[in-house]
Order: sequence, then C-alpha cells, then structure tokens
Amino acid sequence: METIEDFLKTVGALYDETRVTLLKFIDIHGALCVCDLEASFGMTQSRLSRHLKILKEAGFLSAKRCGRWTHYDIRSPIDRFRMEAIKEIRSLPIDLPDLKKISKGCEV
Amino acid sequence: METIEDFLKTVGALYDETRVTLLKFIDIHGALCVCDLEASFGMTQSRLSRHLKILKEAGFLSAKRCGRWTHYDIRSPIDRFRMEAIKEIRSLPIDLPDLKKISKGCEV
DNA sequence: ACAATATATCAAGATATCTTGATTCTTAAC
DNA sequence: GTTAAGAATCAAGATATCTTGATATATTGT
Repeated sequence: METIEDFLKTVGALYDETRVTLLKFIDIHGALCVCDLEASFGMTQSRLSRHLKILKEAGFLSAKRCGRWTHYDIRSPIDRFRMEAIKEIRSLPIDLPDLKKISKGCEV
Repeated sequence: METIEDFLKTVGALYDETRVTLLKFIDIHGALCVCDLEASFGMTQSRLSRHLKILKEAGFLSAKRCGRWTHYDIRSPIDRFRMEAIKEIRSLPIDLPDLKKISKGCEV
C-alpha cells in the first residue's frame, strides 16, 4: 500500500456485503469462474462481474483467463493489510451458498 | 468484530479521505477536542462532528466530555483488525495541517 | 464464416453518502 | 435565570455507489 488512494480503494472494496461474501467464498473454495459463482449465488452475471472487478482492482483477487472462462482467486502474494482483512472475514459468521460447479472445461 | 455488520461499519468508516486524515492526526497528536480539530483543519464544525461520530461508532475513537469540550482519542483497548488499519494509515504519506490548539480549558 | 458460451461493459433508475447552513442541546460563566 | 461557547443534530442539495437489463467483446466448436 503506497498511497491513500490505494488504501481508500482497498477499504472501499470491502465496504459491501456482496463483495465480502464473495471474498469469503473464494477464500474457502479456491479459484472459481464467474459462471460457477453465478450458479452458486444465483446472482446476475453483470452484477458479479462488476464486484469481481472491484475486488481485483483493489488487490484482493487475481483473474486468469482459461479458454472461455475467467477464474478468480485470492491474489498471491498479498500484502499484510489485505491479508488481515481476509483473516477478519474468515472469522465472521456469514451464510454462504453451496458451491455449484457447472463449468465443464478448463479445470484448474 | 462479531458480525458482518460490524465489519462493514468498520471499513465504511475508513472509506473516506477526511476520516482517514482525522484518524492519522489524532493518532499522532493524541486526544483533541472538536474545536482544536476545527481550527487545525479549517473544517466546518458539523462536518467534523459527523465524521468523528462515524469513527467513534466504528470503534476507532473514544469520546470523553470534559466541561464544554469533547475530547476524541484513539480508542483503547482496540482490537487487532482496527489496530492493523491504524498501522496501515500510519505508513501512508498524508499531508496533515499543523496542530492549532485554541481550547483554553479542561486540559487532558 | 457462423453460432454458442462465458465474460465484460454500458445506461438508467434507486439508494446511500457527503457537504453546507441552520437549529438544537449542554455546560460553564456571570 | 441569562448568555455564550462548544458540540451534536437536522434538512436539503450534490455526488457516488449499486442493481438491473441490454449490448458488446472474447473464445471455442462446427
């Protein structure tokens, strides 16, 4: 973290229940494509894409294209403060849906 | 931190440049009354009051009445995640005004 | 090239947050 | 009690964020 703009973008990404829930889900299950998240959460695709982008640009997630699929995962390496945030989220009691893996190809 | 509501309130309090700057200022100078912050930052009183309240309700600041003055200070004890946030803010290069102490009474 | 699947982006309306200026509440001095 | 200083709250307008539905951009298979 170098600037206050970075910091604000980082905490801003955390300031949304949807994103905190997504972050926890990906932290638990590992890399997932958008369509699996869509199936698991029953959330519209554009909404998911938007939140994943925000988490990615805030330094929490990495995105890796694999064929048609984009797999989002917890970014590694990750700095101390973002890791502390993820640890905090791990400790929170958050209701998560079951993982529904519908993607056929490009297993990772 | 017990619930996701607590967590969101905590990161929400950090998601504002004014509040991050105030938090850093109070972290450096210790307990200060609203009028001294008002004089130092050249900020309207209602705006300050609002942000201090948000930082207080998010668990970052304590407020202590002393005569006419309300002194805000970094809350102690403070939990791990909030402390990590303050440490992160300490490391950020943020332009701070000089401290202007105009309050006459109730020194702490 | 064409069609289908997965993802990303855009536009518009709904909701939340921030700022300002006015008002109210508290406490101390007289 | 009255006045004044310090602080908190309220109302209204400006700005930012979130959601939805539509459209655009890859990428793969035929």
